[in-house]
Amino acid sequence: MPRPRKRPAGAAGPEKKGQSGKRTKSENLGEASAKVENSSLQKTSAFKKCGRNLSNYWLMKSEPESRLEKGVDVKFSIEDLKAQPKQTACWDGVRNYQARNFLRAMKLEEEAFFYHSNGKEPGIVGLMKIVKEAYPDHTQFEKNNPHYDPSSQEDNLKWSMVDVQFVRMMKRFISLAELKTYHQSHKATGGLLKDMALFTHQRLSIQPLTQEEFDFILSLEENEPS
DNA sequence: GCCAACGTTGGC
DNA sequence: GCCAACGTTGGC
Repeated sequence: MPRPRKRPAGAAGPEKKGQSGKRTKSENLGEASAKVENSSLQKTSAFKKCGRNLSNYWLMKSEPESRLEKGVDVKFSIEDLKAQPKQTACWDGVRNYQARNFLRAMKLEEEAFFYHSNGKEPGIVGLMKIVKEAYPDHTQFEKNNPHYDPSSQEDNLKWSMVDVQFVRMMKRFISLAELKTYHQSHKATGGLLKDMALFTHQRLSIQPLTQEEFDFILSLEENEPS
């Protein structure tokens, strides 16, 4: 699998082909196991507050630098999103069950941080919002796509994607290093980022944030870079 | 169902 | 490019 990040970190793009990513491949497990994973996830403290009736916030990873996966470039940066028609793209290529389940939980107008991963400067670069809820990821059927999944059947689709629209750039880049500093001190003090999924579920390309985590990160925009 | 081998993610 | 972390695969 690839990794997409819009891939999951990676991503692909929207109408085009490529993109995305997000990781991929996986599949293997069936839905049953996906459900198990999901439920165990929700029991962890990091995900506790993401109850279904609350408004949720998200962090979605994508790779801003070119990288070939099966000969296809999986790069998808926030600049690439801005360049799309209506600044909207489909987030295809996610091939990890936990990440997929979060995609399926996304609701219209919910906001997500756009995170640049696997590059020189990992961190949060902007904000986007969900403009189309989960629907089948077409790349699972495309034989030449790096995220092609021959085990997905038309009558029982494995992979989903959502459409996202650019909202704005962060007022300043919020680096992974800075977030990590807060995460570590908050673990000791019981601060707001102590359970942030970026650190507690490090490889998850689509992750939920609590309102408190989201607001705290937004408040960092007003500070001097640390 | 266990678990070793293997593959991927993604920071550094 | 290295490699730690962790998810997946597949034999048994």
